[in-house]
Amino acid sequence: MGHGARGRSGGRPTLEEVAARAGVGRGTVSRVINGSPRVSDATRAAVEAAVAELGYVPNTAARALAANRTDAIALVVPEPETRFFAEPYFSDMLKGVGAELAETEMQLLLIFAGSDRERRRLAQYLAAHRVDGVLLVSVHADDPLPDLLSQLEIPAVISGPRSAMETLPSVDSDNYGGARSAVEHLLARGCCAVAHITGRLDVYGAQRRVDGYRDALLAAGHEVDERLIEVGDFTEEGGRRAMTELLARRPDLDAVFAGSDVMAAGARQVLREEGRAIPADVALVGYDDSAIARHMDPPLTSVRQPIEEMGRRMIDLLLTEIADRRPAVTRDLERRQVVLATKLVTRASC
Amino acid sequence: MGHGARGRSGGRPTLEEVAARAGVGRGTVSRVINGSPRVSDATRAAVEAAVAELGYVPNTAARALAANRTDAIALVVPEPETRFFAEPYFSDMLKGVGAELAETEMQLLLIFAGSDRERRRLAQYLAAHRVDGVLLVSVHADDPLPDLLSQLEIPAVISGPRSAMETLPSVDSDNYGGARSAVEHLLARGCCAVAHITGRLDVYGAQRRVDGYRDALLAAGHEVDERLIEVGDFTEEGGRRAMTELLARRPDLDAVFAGSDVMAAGARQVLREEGRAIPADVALVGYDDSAIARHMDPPLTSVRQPIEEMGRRMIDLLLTEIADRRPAVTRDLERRQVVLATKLVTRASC
DNA sequence: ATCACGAGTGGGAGCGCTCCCACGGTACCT
DNA sequence: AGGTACCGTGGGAGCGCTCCCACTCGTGAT
Repeated sequence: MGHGARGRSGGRPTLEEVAARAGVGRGTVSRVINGSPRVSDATRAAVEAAVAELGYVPNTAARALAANRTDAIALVVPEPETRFFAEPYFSDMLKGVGAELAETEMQLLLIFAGSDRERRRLAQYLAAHRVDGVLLVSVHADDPLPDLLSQLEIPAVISGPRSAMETLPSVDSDNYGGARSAVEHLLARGCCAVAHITGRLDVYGAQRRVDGYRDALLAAGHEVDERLIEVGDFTEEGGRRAMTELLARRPDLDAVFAGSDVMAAGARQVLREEGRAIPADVALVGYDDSAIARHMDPPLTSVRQPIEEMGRRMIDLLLTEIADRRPAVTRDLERRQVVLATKLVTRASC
Repeated sequence: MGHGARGRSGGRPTLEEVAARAGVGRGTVSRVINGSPRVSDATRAAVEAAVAELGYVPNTAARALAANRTDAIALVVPEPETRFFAEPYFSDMLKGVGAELAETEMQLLLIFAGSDRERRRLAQYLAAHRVDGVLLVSVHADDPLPDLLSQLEIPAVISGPRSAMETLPSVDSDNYGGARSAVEHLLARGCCAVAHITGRLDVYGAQRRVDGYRDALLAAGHEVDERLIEVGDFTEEGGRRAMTELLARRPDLDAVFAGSDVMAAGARQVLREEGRAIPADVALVGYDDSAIARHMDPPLTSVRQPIEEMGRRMIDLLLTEIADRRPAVTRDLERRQVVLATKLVTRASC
């Protein structure tokens, strides 16, 4: 509209009107609305009364324009929507994020960037600075998104660092420790030939799980037999393939630590076909503690990540990041990398 | 910021800068950006070049403020997030909505309003007119949301009308026809005592399914035995309870039409416990054609709704609604109720 | 030649807010 | 008494855009 057009008086009340009603200036009302401490109690009460009477609700667009912020953050999922809904990982994450955000005035946007088209749209979106910050989940090592973000100077937090020298603030679960505890558990139960099916090694977390596997063996005085390690790709089919391979190389293995529950499911199929009983002949441990683990036959021991908590911590980090950015503070480049503990959930599979 | 603060020149280019660069006025650039036809080809080309060179991206907040619109619409889900993820209904709907919206500049917001707290937040959100329109899914008959929406004069479309005289524009699948085709199919296969487990009867669609059930029987020359109808509540437990009840009343029944796949699953359990073979002794048909139907043993014949298409049509209606609202047209109160055909997917259960 | 008209254009005003400067007042020093 | 230090407050300026009015040209009818 612009221009005094829009049927005057029919519209929503403005700051100015509230100010007039409360008998104060615009600035004062603004201060009350934004919770500034520099307002006397009496004035604050008067303004609050006027706000209530008029049913005043701030105009977000005007605020965004004047203050140069949007009060919105985006959760960017570089996957097709299908995967998003299929994996409980995302819904748990979303729950944590939502819970933490409920405390604030911030609005959460869910953005899928699975297809090229969606990615172009996202780039446009970010270029328009339509969000104050971005949460990045499940990003591959070679994804250009993080760079785009820092180029545009948009605060971002990543879940699962891309490497040991991740430049973005990040939240991760302790992949190393989780893997290590899984293997230690197997060793404690008397297994002595523990195999490992890894995840895709271009995923940093999968590498760390391999490290944990190795160190657990070494710490227990075993040596690491490379024939007991087979690279998988996080899929069921990959789990089957790896398991077949491992059995061929070391038929005497008595335990398998799979880098994900899905791969464990694949491994289980092969073991069953080969007539190996679980856990009697071969003990099995997975990773993620997903629904699959609970419903497998036998129920699968698995490493649980505190995903909801991860979501919460990501928001914490991001809000700090956004707040700090305002008065151009030189950011301390140190520890904005959060690592949360995992927990081994033991079930019948070992 | 306000005030010339923000380190000049570091910022993003504005309309004014594009205008200067192209050697035209602000108004002209605005016209080009918004695709107005009242611009000469030469001028348009010049402006587009300037936009490209400067990497100009419109400032959404400024536009929203001046034009009094947000270019965003909300998909409101009055359910806890958990249900949202659990049911493929929502993800299919989202897919359709997203696809249709990809054609436009509109932004989609996903808003959950399961808890009271979330609902209050939503009310606030709507009062602030932060969206141009709202998509309402799975709304109960007594939900105050639709009224709030029309009171605030926010365009809205509802999926699944609340009653036969729904006032909001709506998109629905043909519950009556779907139910009727299911029952007709059973009758055609020779069943003669077809029972029906209904959904919650405060859901209009569930009522329509009962109507379809009745009419199919009548049309085929059967009479309707009320003992063959038992009210369920869309849950598995409800399906079990209803099935038990039905078997007690009419042990001779030879077919069951369940108002949802989940209830069919419950019914199947009871039938199995009672030693009735499916489909030999009792034929079973569900509704929704969800994943459950495909994975049931035996696979369940079910009525499929074109959910993705429904999502698309909802967006169509909503966009029309929003566009029409601008020049205060007196809306024709007639047919803005879309009903889409269902399809019976036959499997081994009958 | 004169007038009327529409197509194309420039730019003022205004959307509702935040930020900041300036101001009067009170309290506390010297 | 004068100075200094705040505190609480009012209001100007400006954020980047859209809308509309006014203006300049052609062009065709008179």
